[in-house]
Order: sequence, then C-alpha cells, then structure tokens
Amino acid sequence: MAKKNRKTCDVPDATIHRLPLYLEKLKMLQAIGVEDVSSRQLAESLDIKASQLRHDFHYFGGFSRPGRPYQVTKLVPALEKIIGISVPQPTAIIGAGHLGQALANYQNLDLQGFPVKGIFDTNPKLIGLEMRGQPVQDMDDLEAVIQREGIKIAILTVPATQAQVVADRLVAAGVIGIFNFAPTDLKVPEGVAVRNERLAVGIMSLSFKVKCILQAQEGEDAQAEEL
Amino acid sequence: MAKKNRKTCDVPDATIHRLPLYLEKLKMLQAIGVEDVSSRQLAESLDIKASQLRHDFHYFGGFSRPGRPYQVTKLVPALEKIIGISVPQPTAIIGAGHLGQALANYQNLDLQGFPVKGIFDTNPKLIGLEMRGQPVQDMDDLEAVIQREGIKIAILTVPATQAQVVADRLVAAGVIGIFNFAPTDLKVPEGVAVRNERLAVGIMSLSFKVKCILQAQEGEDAQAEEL
DNA sequence: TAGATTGTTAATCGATTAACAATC
DNA sequence: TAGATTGTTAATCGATTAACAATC
Repeated sequence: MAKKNRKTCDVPDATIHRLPLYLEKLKMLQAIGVEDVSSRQLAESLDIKASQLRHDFHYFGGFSRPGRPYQVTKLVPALEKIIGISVPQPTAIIGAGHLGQALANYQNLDLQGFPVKGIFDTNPKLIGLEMRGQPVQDMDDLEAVIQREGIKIAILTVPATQAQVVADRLVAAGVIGIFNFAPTDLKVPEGVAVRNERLAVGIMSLSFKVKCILQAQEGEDAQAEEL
Repeated sequence: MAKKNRKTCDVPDATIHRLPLYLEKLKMLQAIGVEDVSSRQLAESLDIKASQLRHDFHYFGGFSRPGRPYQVTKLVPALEKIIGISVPQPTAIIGAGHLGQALANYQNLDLQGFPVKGIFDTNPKLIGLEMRGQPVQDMDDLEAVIQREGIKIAILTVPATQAQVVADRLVAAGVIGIFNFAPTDLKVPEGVAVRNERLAVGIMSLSFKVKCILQAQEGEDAQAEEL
C-alpha cells in the first residue's frame, strides 16, 4: 500500500507544474464540447512536445488505451483527482491587505477547487469587512476556524516580519500547505509543503531578459552602421 | 561585439532565477556590515551547493580571484548590473484593481529598482485615486506616458479578457517586458519577453503535495494499525 | 608553508525528446 | 488493411554536482 502511494507521488516537480496547465486546457475543451483529444493536439495547444505530455501522464497511467485518443470527460476528473481537488479544498487567507483582498476576490480560486473559508487579519479596521460573502476575522480565531473547517491549505499575505510567526501557528493548527507571498523563507517541519511566490524573482528575471533584448538590438544597430 | 553580448545573455533560466536570490542575500549581508563572503557561506544560507553558485557566477565571471572570497560591496553592484537594475527601470502597472493596487503599494518594487511611473485603468471610479503618490491614469494616456517615461517593463493586472488587447498596445508603445498576472497566454512578437505568473499553477502544485503528504500519513497510520 | 578559496572542467544526475511495439 | 494513436523504453540533452589546479 505504501508503495502504491509512493508511485503516484514520486513525480518530478516539472511534471507537477504542468498538471494544472493540462487541466486548464482540458476544461476549456470540455466547455466547448470537445470529446476526444490526442496527445499531439493537446501538446501543440500548450506549445510542448506530445512525447512529453505522454511521458507526464505515464507517471499516473491508465488515461487511455493504445490507439485511442484521450477522452476529455474522463481526463478532467482524473487530473482533478491527481491534483487533489476532486473534493474542494477549504482554504484560508492570512492577511487582508491589498494582496489578501485581491486573492479573496479572485473568483477563480473558488472555481478551481479552493473555496476561501476564512480570511484573517489583526487590523481592527479590516475585521468585519466582507469579501465575496466572507467577513475578515480576527487572528485570535485562526486556530478555531482552521480546525472547524478542516483547512489544510493557507495563503500567507502578511508582512515579511510576521510570516514566520503566523506560519508556526498555521502548522500547529493543522495546515500542511502554505502558499507564501511574504518575501521571506519559512522554516517548517517535515510533512509541511511551502510554495514561495517571489515577486522580486519574477520581475528581476524579466529585467535580465529585457536588458539582453536591448543589448541585442544595440548590437544590430551597431552592425547596421558598420555597413 | 555581438558575440560578447551573447556571452552575458546565453544563460540557463535556472541560473537567471537564482540571480535575484543571490542579490537579495548579499544585500542583507551588506546591510549588517559583512564585507567578505565565501561561496560556501553564501550557498549554505540559500540552501544550495557552493559549486552551483560558482558555476552560476562563472557565466559572467570576474567576481573574485582564485583564493579570495567574494567582496559583498563589489558583488552587489555587479549583480545589479547583470540583472539590469544599475539604473532604475521605470515600470507601469496596467489594471488598478485589487491586485494592481497591491503591487502599486508594494514598497519593495521601488527599492528593488522598479519605480512605478504609471498606473492605468479604464474605470472612472479608480482614475485619479492616488497610490504611493501616483494617481491612477486613464488608459487613453497609456502610450503617451510609456513613451515619455521610457517605460520598458509593464505589469499586467487586467482581466483575462482584456489582457491580449492591452499587451498589443504595450508592445506597440515600446514595452519589451511584460509581467503577466492575467490567467491567459499572450501572443507577442520576437524581441518581447513575457513572464506569466499563474496563481492556479502555484496553488494546484501545492495541493498535489498536500495530497501526497496526507496519503503518506494514512499509509503510516495503516501500517501502525497492522502492528 | 598549510589551509582555504575561486575558476573551470569533468562526471553525474535528471528531464526532455525520440523511437517504436502494441493497439485501435 | 492503412493510418493514427497510446504506453513505454531508449537516446539525447541540459543542469547540477564533484573534482581539482591555480591562487591567496
């Protein structure tokens, strides 16, 4: 049994990150009534190789049979099960500043299987404020709500200075997945997953590429002048 | 000349994504007055291998000499130059909804070399609203401001339905780097860099790992019961 | 000198891509 | 049957890690 579990979880990160993209595209196909899709078609629309897609699916197996294309209506729930959203995952947002509000109001979060079941802040001016029907609650109630709602996933949008303290409370209350938007690294025990969303990394790597594009253009211009 | 440019730009994405992390850590060291740092120390604090750090630096070269550790005060500006933020990069935010406001109010953006020089929206209720001293401007003024301020990098926080149209306008106005928060793929011409920030990918890959952790725990429990 | 360090190349590891038998 | 498709393994490619000479 333990072996079988390992099988579906011992998957490269690169593959895991593509699963949501597969699901998104398949849902779009489903919405417009497409029934069958081949690995070639699906891969092409995602700008990847068909063999990569089949290789990814092979980690889980049994999506189709040799010779037959994938059935959209079978693949969607299969991927949802693999990702862990067959059943909606109640989610908490900690920190109701601008970013927390942006995420709380982000409708797709619900639609994609992560209903927000608690929004928390320490600021009395924010407590009570409603977002998509949810009032911002006092941080004092954090543990009670997490346990009552069975929340396993939390989105952390507090200032960097408070991130570790809040993370510790989340873990103690039973959260095992933290989506961290604070620009700081979190120390968590084994058996807790953290995903850091670093705005700075994104914009700086973009800046690097912009600089390279500009340099390339200058190079071309210089060459043109030489002629 | 063209060859030399290629040299500093033909760098793996994995390395590019680590540059901001190196810079961030080095700035922290600088702030507390540390003068020298070895690849081993720096790598350890970032939880990577020292050889990887040296290998990354080797793409650019000349940060130290064999036998001598890195000098923090030299490395910081060197990395800033490589990333392209020796000179502040004026940045625009398109879409002043919650997410746009969150980013506009995010002080670190300025501090890290990306001063916001324009915030835009079509909503009359938002136009004129001030964020960190910047008023939200009408989308009609987009092109004029981009050209006047020499903006090359834009952050896109508009609804998915409008993302492509706005991206086209940005590119036409001279933007060559788009940080896209809209959950949709953008088509841009050669010579324009796009970085997609997909909330859904982040939370779903987290969900996958949470599911695996839960399964592993169940597995352990089952085993414990068997004994 | 002895110990520590970098720059640089070689070895290892892992992810992507290609190939193809089995199947429809 | 012929053409298209998947599942699966092998080949290729690229990134990480180790090793070590040169240097301080």
